[in-house]
Amino acid sequence: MNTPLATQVSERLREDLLTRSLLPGQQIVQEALAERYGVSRVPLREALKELEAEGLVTHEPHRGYFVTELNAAEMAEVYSIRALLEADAIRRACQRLSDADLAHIDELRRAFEDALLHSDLETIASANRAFHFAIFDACGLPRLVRLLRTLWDATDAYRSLYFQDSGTHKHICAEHLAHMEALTRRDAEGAVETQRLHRERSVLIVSSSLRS
Amino acid sequence: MNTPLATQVSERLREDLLTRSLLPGQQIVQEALAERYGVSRVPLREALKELEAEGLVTHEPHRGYFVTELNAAEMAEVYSIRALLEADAIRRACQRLSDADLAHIDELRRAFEDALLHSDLETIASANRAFHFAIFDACGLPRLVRLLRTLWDATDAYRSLYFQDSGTHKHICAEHLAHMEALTRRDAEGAVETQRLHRERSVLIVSSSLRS
DNA sequence: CTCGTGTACATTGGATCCAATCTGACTATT
DNA sequence: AATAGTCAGATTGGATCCAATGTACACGAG
Repeated sequence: MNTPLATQVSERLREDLLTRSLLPGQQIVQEALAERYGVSRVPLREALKELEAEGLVTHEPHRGYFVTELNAAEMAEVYSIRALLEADAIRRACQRLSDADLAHIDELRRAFEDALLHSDLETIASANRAFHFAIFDACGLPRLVRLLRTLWDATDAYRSLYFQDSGTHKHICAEHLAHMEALTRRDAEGAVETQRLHRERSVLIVSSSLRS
Repeated sequence: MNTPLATQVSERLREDLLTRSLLPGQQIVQEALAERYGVSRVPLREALKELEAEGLVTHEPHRGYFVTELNAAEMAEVYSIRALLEADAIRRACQRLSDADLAHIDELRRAFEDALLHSDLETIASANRAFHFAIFDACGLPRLVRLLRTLWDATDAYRSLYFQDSGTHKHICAEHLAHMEALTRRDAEGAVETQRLHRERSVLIVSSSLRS
């Protein structure tokens, strides 16, 4: 493999956080996890430092790394920063979307609907990301997109059940469709609003999982 | 010392980036830098991974770390994200500022003016940060403040000359004072506007340094 | 002279080993 | 019985060592 182990490990870690193989609050015992991943502790520690900088894990000197645990206030904070940045990204994207972009995005939207019916949670979550980030990407500001990605990551561990309840599937698809239509009309404020509604529904579900 | 070397090294790195001991574009040769800092390569590498996640350095597999070099577009991007987040932070801060907070902030404002007259560039830059971040801190959203800090860091290497030209000192002080007054009136929109003016002046000066 | 090939060197990536620190249980003293 | 102190085990932090990769320069073919 050409990519460094530290990089692979950080991806694997993100995955394990998303799928709740590593639970919020849990300590990460380096030796044990390194063995599970089949690497030494050095690349694992580099990966952990990276995730720490993104707020996914927390480090306490001489005590170790812990999976970051969000309380309701912190969860609300992440979502309110998302609100700001996503609104801006969408406004800019609307100015720049080509017809080809729109076709591509709609493709991803349909792929997501398909995944919702046939696939496992991880695939669904990643199809959902692909759809939303194809839109964000069109804003042309790579740093902004990167920030959004880390903000999404931060709540991923709590979002797994969002796609579990099949009762919400219909809502999600309808919201995606409305969003798509606003984008097609290049209606920036409309798209900001559809995204807001979509996000608010998800925050409701996700933050209900905090109490459990 | 109780704090891990990796932490100390990452602070030292930030400092060296700010003071242009390490120049944008330059390769970071790990062995050489580790020796300069009097540590081994392991904690240095962890520190570099942290700064990489914040966008301060760039990593190319098997080639090494390089100090991130911003072009005009990337610089503009950082500042436009700052514009969004700072406006939000200030609006929230205005709602929550106590009289004690204001007194403290004004103290820092005067400390900055003092530094401007008597101190070296690094001290001035840090006094300036202390003033602005005392305001941001009052918004009560720690993650938002942390994001702002990394955004400020990202352009620090280019901002050193901002405080060098003593012709701008008068402007800076006047802008700080206007900002302070808006905050004292709890005039959120006024404070957002004074901060905007202040930022726009700095972006002018900083981006002129890109061509040099 | 230009372009490709090969080889030596410099540098990064990763594993192992040792030192420093924390945790928790056990003992002793009040 | 409660608290302080001590010691052993577990875990993290850091240094050294070796392997893998990339780079630059010399050499030879076209």
